[in-house]
Amino acid sequence: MKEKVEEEKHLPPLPNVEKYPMVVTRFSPNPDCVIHLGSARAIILCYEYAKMYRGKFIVRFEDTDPKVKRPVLAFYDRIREDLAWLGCKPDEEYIQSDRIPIYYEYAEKMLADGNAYVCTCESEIFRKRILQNKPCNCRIQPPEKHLARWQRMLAGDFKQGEVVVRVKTDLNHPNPAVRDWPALRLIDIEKYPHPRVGTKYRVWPLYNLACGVDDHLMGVSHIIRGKEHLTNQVRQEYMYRHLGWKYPDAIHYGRLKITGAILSKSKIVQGMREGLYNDWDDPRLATFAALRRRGFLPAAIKKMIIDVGPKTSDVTLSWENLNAYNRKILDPTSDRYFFVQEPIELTVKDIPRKFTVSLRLHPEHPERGSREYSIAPEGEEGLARFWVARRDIDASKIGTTIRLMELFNINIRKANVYSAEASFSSESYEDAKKAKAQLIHWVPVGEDMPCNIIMPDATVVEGIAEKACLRLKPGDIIQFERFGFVRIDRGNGKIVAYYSQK
RNA sequence: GCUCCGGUAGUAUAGUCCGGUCAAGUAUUUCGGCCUUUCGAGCCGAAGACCCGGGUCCGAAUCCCGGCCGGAGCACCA
Repeated sequence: MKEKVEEEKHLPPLPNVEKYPMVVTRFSPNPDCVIHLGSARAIILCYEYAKMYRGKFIVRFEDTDPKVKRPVLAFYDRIREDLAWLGCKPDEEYIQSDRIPIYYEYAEKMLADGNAYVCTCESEIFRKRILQNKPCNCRIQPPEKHLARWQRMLAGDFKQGEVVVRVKTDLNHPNPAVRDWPALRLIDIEKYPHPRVGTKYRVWPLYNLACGVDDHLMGVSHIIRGKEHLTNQVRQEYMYRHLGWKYPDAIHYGRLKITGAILSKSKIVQGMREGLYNDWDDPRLATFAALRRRGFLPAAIKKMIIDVGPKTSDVTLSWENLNAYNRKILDPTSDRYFFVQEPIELTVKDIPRKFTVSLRLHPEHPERGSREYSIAPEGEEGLARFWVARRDIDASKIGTTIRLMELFNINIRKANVYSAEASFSSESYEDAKKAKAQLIHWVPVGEDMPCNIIMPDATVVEGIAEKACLRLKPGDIIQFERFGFVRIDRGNGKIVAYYSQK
């Protein structure tokens, strides 16, 4: 017997693992929005590498901007939920707004050592000087003066925008963006209170200080983040030198996009504000919440991200790609049911006797069970009525034979937009095969229940599902035969489902 | 403009460091066929790629140079 072992793709090894006592990675979201597929690379790579080396995976909320990228309380939990759903449970969690004194401590040390300074220059003036590779007037002052300014900064003697603490770098660095970068700034805390700590701090660290200090203090061995942070590494390396630290190994992967989906937090937030989307899990969004609601499984996302790997080039995935990963998992595990979209009533006459059929819930797995329907013809004409999809019975099909799956074959007699008539032709599947009859699905009138399906573009497909769907619960993922995979969103007499994929 | 990355089929990826075994592998996609009481799955087959131009070399997807294209950064954002 031949065995086909599918090869699992593995992540390439992490560099310099032996240099560290333990592999430690971190995912550091700003809780200013829900997270989406664009973050999947960071999360999954960090988590998987930590697991691969029996290390530690940290989540760190980077909420140090109460003004421009204001954190929102609700998103801390939403992000935790998404991580849990993805199966990437962190070993440790930190919130930067709880750690402000720590950042102050290192800022002060750099100030005292003459490695940082409190700059009161207007940004325009500073810019001009720095572009000429010249120090500003503040930079050349002695540490004592800066320490004094620092105290005044903390005490509130300055206003927002008047001062900034800068870390000294090389004024001749070829990239002007690296020269003497800002480390802490002042926030008008009355106007922009922090959602977690309120007005407790008026001096807030910027990304490179907070992130740089934390990565060292938390023992992060491998920084895995987007390549937009490439220059931040260069900046932070100066600070690490000032503090006598060794910079971790860093991997900067490229941007991940998926065709058609908006993966920009600001656009998502804007769309939400404008009422463009119904919620954070609107099917048009590629947020994890939306993917979850649509029936995409974490395992599929995980596998896709691992296959993509940590390359530095950008990738634009297509939905077909995600669908393929998802379908591989869904197909063997999803029960099958009938759903008739745009139903019309089909009356079949000349049915010779009562038929009882048993329909398997999964064609390849009879052990999953089945559901039964009885078709008992009524009256002299032997009538029975069914719901069938309009597109299966259109005017062009008059005269042809089609088969009601697992039931019997019929001839189409009449058809209009509201209803159709047909007559019993024969029972056997062989006949249908011989006639090359189209196989269509059906729901007996009276054995039906309403069912709406929310499509990926947020439009709604109305239809009728078979009564057996009564047993379905929210969260179940099934396949409506000849329609596609859907995730049940609401049950209870009337089904609302989200379309997942073909 | 400046600084820095990257460019293998429609999409994604392997190979690139250490040139030959790559007339380029895999998944998906598309198209045939088989099978199947789903337009799903499965099986078989086919289609489809090394950005361009030079150079080095017996030999280049792989090394070098130039160009083109794409991306990122150049915030008192993260």
